[in-house]
Amino acid sequence: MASINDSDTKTPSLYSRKEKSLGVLCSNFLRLYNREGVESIGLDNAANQLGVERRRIYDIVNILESVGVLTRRAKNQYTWKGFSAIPHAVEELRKQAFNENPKGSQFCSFGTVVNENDFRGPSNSNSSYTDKYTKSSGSSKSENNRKEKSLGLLTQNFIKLFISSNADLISLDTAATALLGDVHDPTAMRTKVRRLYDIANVFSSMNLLEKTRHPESGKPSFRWLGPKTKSQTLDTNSSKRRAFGTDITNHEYSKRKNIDSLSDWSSKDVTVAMHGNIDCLKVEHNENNTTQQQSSRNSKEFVFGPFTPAITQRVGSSGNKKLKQAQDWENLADTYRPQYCNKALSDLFGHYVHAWKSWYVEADEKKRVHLSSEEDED
DNA sequence: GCTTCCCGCCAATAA
DNA sequence: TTATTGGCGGGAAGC
Repeated sequence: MASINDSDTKTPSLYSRKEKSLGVLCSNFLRLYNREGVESIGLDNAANQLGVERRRIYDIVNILESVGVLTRRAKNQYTWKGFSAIPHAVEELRKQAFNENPKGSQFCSFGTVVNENDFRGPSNSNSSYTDKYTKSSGSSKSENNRKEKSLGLLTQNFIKLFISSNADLISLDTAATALLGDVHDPTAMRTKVRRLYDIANVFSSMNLLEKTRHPESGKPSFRWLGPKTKSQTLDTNSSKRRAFGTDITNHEYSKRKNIDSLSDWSSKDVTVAMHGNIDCLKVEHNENNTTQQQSSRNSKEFVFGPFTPAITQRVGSSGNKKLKQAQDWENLADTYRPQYCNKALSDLFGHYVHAWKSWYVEADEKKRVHLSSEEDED
């Protein structure tokens, strides 16, 4: 805490807890790695690029690893799998949850039912998180104990609570109680809730969880937005989905999170998502920002919003170059995006990044329409 | 006053 | 032995 105090002494007004949250860090982490061409992730590199201590990176990667987004390859090295791995990981968790609790009661105490020996990760035995939580031969008691309490395992058990119970909303207290099982220690309870907050923040930034209030008790609770069953996908087509610029139930919470989170799935996963079963918030975002442009979208003359991108002024042979250049600028902006201390500035910047991406996609579409019409004329 | 959760200590584990 | 990993809880920001 010395660093905080030091910085507080120097610039007391600049420190903002919100800007350092795990959720924001996760968003930045995903922005950094959730893109075309990324296969390997170095923890040192991640920490340096994101300007945080390694310890925080461990939190992020452990949670992401537990849902298959990445896997540990070696010391300091992780392999990026992407969001397309989430449905499979969740399906495996659902199977495990079913095996452990076939009756599907309200809450199964996964924390106690599932220990290091009976927990089985996704059937893909190559996955490191499977190994991580199943290798027990030669393990000491303390090692087992440590694994049982790992953030990754806790994350998986937390997910199981959502996908195996009938409850739509679960408070962290309820989850902690369920995961602790027979343990009724207030200290353990507080620690468990702290960790669940960590997980919930990361998942919220990934739009896998939504924070809201229980309609009856008014207690802060969480709703699972990710895939629940085999046939279900990352459900952002439902009414629960979040749209850029729209209010949501937990608006206070969302104001500080999800500003930029998954809404810039501008990577290979978006490509997968567009044709596969993972939602593409980019598409959703476009829908919301271009409703008023729909009528002109189908015509030859495309009408843009108040900030027409320069690249759309001429579309043709030189257009390709400019589009590519614009894309490079976008990548640069992503990589070297300024970290505003001022929340309003940060939000505003996030807004323009979204707007820019939206218009870029539309420009690309216009180009394609234009080219196809030219081909038709030929 | 309560909720939320950042931060870094330090023990366990891996190399 | 050294480096990496990550559980843990104090305590402060935020509400």
